[in-house]
Amino acid sequence: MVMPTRKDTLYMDLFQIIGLKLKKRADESIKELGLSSQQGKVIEYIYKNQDNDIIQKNIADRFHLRGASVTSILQGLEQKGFIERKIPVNNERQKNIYVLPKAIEMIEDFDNSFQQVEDEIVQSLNDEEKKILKKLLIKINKCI
Amino acid sequence: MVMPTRKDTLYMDLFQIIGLKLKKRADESIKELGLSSQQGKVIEYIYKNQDNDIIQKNIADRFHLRGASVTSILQGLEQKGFIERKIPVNNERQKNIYVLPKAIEMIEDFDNSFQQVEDEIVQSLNDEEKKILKKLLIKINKCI
DNA sequence: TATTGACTGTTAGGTATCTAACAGTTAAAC
DNA sequence: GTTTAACTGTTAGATACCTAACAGTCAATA
Repeated sequence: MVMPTRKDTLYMDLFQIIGLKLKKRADESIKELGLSSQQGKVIEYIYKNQDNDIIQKNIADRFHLRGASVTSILQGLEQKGFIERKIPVNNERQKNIYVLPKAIEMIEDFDNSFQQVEDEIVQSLNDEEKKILKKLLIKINKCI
Repeated sequence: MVMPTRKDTLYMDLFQIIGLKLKKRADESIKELGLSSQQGKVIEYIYKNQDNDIIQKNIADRFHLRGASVTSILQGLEQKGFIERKIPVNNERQKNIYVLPKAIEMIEDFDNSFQQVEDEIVQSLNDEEKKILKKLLIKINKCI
């Protein structure tokens, strides 16, 4: 008896579907603030690093995005008055990013909303399973 | 001593980043065929179910997408001559989807490309870890 | 110092996803 | 039988991602 060649993409499918569901949940959870989850995450990141003179490149690295994608996201946030971008005197290639007061007011809400989604992800797992999942995800993220 | 409130989204971040990396890898692996990974996955699904009179709703359910997203993907594939859509005689609300020969020729290539990405995901895990990961991902996907 | 290559960011054009509003069809309820 | 509700799909407009081509700046080096 010949074993059939395996032709499935179970892990890929699960990661894709879980990622999509999480994005929908996170979007839903901060919709009332008039922002998407990605916009919220970026604002949060900028705020937490506001003393480090962060530039767009840092955001690209943190979120594993291309420079063009970061430009697009930040242009949207700037038009809506949530952030501002300034070219620093020491390097005219770069742009430093700053969160404006209008956005800072909402950050506490972001945190709580995101935390809820975070908790829902692993709500069905026990402590041991959570620990193992974390270990495996970190390992996979390092190796791909 | 007061424990600080936990404020992180490790699982959410890992799922998002791993998902993004996988999408990039899958896109890269079938780029030479002039298609995106999503287009490939949809063509593959339609082909494997070509005897089941599948409609757009089935694709939305399988990939956890909204109807509008499916419309957009299929319009693109139809314009490029990879699929055709026909309104069945028994239900004028629906559209049955069929893969055209031009696309069928490439399906073997899709499968191999996707299988490579699939294998890379868990290449750093041993058999026991793969088994556990599969179990945990399935459980999470069910519960969210 | 002049050139070259690396770095940072932008634009243009494409795919993929969403929500909201809508159109037509079918089925259920009355 | 009519009306109403559910179903299937489309459009419009938005965000989010990509690649490729480009523009300007900086740094190394020759």
